[in-house]
Amino acid sequence: MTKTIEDFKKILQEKNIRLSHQRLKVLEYLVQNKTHPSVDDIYINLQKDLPSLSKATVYNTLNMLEEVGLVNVLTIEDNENHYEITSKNHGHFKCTSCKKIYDFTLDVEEIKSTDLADFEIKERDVYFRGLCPECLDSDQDSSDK
Amino acid sequence: MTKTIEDFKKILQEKNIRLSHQRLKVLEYLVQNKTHPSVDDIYINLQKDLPSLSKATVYNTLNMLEEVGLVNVLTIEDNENHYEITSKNHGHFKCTSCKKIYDFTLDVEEIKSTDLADFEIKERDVYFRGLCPECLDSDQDSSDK
DNA sequence: TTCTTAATTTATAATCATTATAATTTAATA
DNA sequence: TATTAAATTATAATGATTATAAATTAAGAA
Repeated sequence: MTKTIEDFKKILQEKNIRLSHQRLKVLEYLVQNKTHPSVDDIYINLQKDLPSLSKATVYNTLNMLEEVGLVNVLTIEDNENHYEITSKNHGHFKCTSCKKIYDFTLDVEEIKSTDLADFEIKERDVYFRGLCPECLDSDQDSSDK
Repeated sequence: MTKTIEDFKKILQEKNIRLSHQRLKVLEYLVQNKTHPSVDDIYINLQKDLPSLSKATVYNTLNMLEEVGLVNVLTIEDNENHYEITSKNHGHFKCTSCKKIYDFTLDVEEIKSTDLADFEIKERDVYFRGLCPECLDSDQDSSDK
């Protein structure tokens, strides 16, 4: 079910998109880090292996991967985009305290509204915000004092 | 059900928030324009009546109104925030062709996931993207030629 | 394997939304 | 009407993202 780097290579080759080292590294980072990283997260981490990496390349790569549908952009924050490998049936929860973004199981295809009968829906994002269990716990701690 | 400017005045006064001319104009604009305007939309339109208006005031006002819960921020676009008077039970659809944002009826409180049992959910946004009926029609037209 | 070339990467500047700062103005109360 | 803390304004600063142009490289051809 989950795609490997080899699967992604095939898909890009079929679309005549060059398999540059940088592109594969960005893809690999997203495959291995299911943390919805920002451009900066990806850039800073990949720089360890690729000191010459440019932030513009990270942007270019992510934009290209989004256009071909392999990557999904999260606009759950108002100042910075976050990225993930495209995958179905989940929503996103952002903890307003620790800023972490969590996936949660949800059949987004099941969300219907008669108002949209004549619309063509191509993307569905469900964004929840609030406090995650960890932050709820530490709130508890501090109120105990 | 729908709040008037007078209702908003009362709410702000109870919170000891000053009823400046600029703040009331921004609120009035949002009440009268259910178009999910951006800061620029609001700024450009209010300038006609308030030539001295500063964009920083529009930002300050919207941030304050969001903090007290009267206004909701939409991060459906990745480059620019959009604003609306807080109201329940609807999702948002953004047409990727004409860029218009539509409301659609949806009971967002009914969206559940067992994964979130231990989370405290404070905000729920449902963002769909695709083509609106008008843009689907004009696609039709152009393919007829 | 080497050569060729268009595509990609890089460094950098530019752009645009948003926030910060400090001086000026004003709402609300005495 | 006077007082004053809060709000507004003009402007600069910040930070994410995109544009530009020169240098590098992937991939196929020789």
